[in-house]
Amino acid sequence: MPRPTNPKLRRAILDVARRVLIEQGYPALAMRPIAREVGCTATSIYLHFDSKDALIHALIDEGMELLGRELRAALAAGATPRDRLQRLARAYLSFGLENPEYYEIMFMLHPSRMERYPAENYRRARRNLDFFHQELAAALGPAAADRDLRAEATLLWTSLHGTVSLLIAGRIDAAIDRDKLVELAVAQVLRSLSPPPLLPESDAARN
Amino acid sequence: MPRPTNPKLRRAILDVARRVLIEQGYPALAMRPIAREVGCTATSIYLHFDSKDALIHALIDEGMELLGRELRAALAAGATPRDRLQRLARAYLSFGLENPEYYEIMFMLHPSRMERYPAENYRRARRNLDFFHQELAAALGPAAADRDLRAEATLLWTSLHGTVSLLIAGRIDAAIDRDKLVELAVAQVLRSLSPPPLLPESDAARN
Amino acid sequence: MPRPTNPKLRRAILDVARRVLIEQGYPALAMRPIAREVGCTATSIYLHFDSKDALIHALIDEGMELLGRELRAALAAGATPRDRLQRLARAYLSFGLENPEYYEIMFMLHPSRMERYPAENYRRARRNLDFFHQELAAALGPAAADRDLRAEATLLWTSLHGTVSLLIAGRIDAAIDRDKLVELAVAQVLRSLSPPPLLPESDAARN
Amino acid sequence: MPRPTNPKLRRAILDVARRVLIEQGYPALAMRPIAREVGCTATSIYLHFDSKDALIHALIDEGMELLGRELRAALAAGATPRDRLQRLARAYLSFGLENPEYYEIMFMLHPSRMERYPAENYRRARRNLDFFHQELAAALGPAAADRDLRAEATLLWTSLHGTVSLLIAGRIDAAIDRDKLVELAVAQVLRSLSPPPLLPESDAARN
DNA sequence: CATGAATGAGCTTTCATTCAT
DNA sequence: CATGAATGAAAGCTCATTCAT
Repeated sequence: MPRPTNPKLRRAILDVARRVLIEQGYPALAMRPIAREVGCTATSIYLHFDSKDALIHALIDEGMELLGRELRAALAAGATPRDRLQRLARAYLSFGLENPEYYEIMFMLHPSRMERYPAENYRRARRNLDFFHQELAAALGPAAADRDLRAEATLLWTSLHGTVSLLIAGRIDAAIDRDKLVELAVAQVLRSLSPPPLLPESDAARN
Repeated sequence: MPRPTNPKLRRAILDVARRVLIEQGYPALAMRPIAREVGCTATSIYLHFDSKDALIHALIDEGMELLGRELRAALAAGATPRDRLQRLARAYLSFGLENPEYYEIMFMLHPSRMERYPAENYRRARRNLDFFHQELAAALGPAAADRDLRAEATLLWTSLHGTVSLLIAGRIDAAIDRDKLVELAVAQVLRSLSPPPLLPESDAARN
Repeated sequence: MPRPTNPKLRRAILDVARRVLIEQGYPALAMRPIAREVGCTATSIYLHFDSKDALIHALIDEGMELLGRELRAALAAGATPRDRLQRLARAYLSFGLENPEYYEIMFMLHPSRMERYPAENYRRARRNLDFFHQELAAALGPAAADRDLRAEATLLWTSLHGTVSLLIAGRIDAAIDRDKLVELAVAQVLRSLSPPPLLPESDAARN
Repeated sequence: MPRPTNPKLRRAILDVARRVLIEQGYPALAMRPIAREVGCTATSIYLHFDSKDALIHALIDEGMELLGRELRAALAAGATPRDRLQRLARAYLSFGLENPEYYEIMFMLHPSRMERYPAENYRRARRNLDFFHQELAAALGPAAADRDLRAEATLLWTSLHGTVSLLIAGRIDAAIDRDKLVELAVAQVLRSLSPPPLLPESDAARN
């Protein structure tokens, strides 16, 4: 389904859609308002995107690639595995906070919208998260032997995601300094390099 | 304006609304589909709730109270601060995973819909998070002196939230064991009791 | 259809309905808002009135009777036919301006609402206008011989109605003094006692 | 936001709306019934009018312009101020009786619906009434010196309005000949050129 | 490559009214 | 004498989408 057409209009549509999304939320992400802001007709959008879902998916793709770029840049700048891990975390947080529109559509959309997201894109997108796994392994070295690094890397990601998404959603108490929270989140990632804590006994009895 | 009315119908409406929300997402949370499933007319819903927003707020309130109950139970069961902290984390994760409909509506709805959530309820809801602060302080004791516990407690919460929300949304790779991830999330909370890691020098140079 | 029931509630309903009518207009004259203000249920209104139309008709009847009372009082106070005519006009204007809710529902409602107004009430209501005819005849005496007094009396009424209704509707330029306009309207009624003007010739040629 | 679009449909909508208004009253002036009669969907109406109010305002504008045209034609045809005044009155009455749908929407709609009528249009509309003032002044000449012509011109208008509106509303006794009433109304306007009557003494004592 | 016109389904909400209690 | 619960219809309006041009 090659769809070259006027690339400028395509860009404009994507940009407006992103802005509307963050400013007014998903329910307001309607074709006609987008068209009005872009300065074309709603019909024109359909020349560039098969459907509203396709438009959203294009935004997701763009966002994933942008994130990938930034994570790779972080990797390249790091001297040691530990340094790279820290940079990865910081880059992830920065990306989310500086591109909330992308972030929201990439990671905060309801699954009912994601179901239609082509599986192949999905897989490609997930690759971004492998960086965490890879650097965690490198940083731990032989100490990684008896740890489930895939799960640990996932945890790093989900933790960062929680911080980003709640900050974006404005759910964090205004008394909390955003930069401070970011620093703590980065530190938490580095903490995961030290050996896991012993769970209290009460826990062993549980479940 | 009497508002108690038939409590069974009220319950049914809330239950269906919760289910629709998780199954089909917010945009599908419409009055008529809910009514159809409940087996009443859309008009009847308005006998029990002033508006769609009021219905959603009622769900949030219910969820917040349920969460509060579970967190308090966890606290009560813990022997030491460290134990209580670990139980709090586990209870939070369990609540989210076992009540995804509540969790989604409580913490994952777009803020544009949340603005009208009455400020007072909001404050009451946030109190649930104070437990983390309180137990963190108790567990650290004098070591808490030069740490920003409010921010650290918030980080605990956001990290747990990230794990819960991505699990709920089905965004976690199927190869990752859900229980394993939960255990790691709990362990991460306990790790926050140890002294913070030294950030690599590369960081000091940054911005 | 005797409908005694609680007369206090009946009164309250009528009073609130009247107020709502003038404050928010006919489209807002809904049963439930009335009930809410009265402090009863919508159902209760139906114990006192068969329908919304019946409620409106009751208001019209009340208004007509009130108007009749005031016109009769004006008549009684007048010494001469000319004086009585002038008092009638003034009383009519005063009634409308002081009871805009009644006036609006009596004379400004769309005919589609009036169709259902029982014919008998209608006739009774119209009797109020006979006063104008009667006093006009008395004031003119023998001079009335070759004039169509029924039509002239009707004109007096329609002219007064125009002034009242536009004042009530707020359609009169704010720069026009309300009292001045009323005085002019009264004077216009008295002017109708003098012989009719000769129409310019151009008129004879018309149509 | 291009708005010319298919002008035939626009016309058809306006025409049907006008007819529905007079036949069934304002509450029946709903988008879907109009659409049904026009033979399009309710949505299509929104291609031509921003809202129901905008549709109504368009009708008012049309009516005001039509009235203006007819009043200006009357003025042009009159030889003397007195003649012109008489023609103005007759033209006003004719307009109302021949275009009851326009007249009703222009002057008989409840103010609560009128508030949103753009102020600028409103002012423009009111200019139609200046013709009465202007010709009254011309006809009276120096005799106008100690009279409030603005108020008197307003009274002419309100009186004519009363006659038109009650005739339109079918509130006039069937025994009254419509043409006769119109002639009397015109005559009443001319009578206003003679000096004002002395009010009876009883009036001086009043209030 | 783009538009204007149109559609049908759906939205939240309010309406007048009824009926068993 | 009055209520709570419910209903079906309809309101104004917006949605994603299509199609002829």
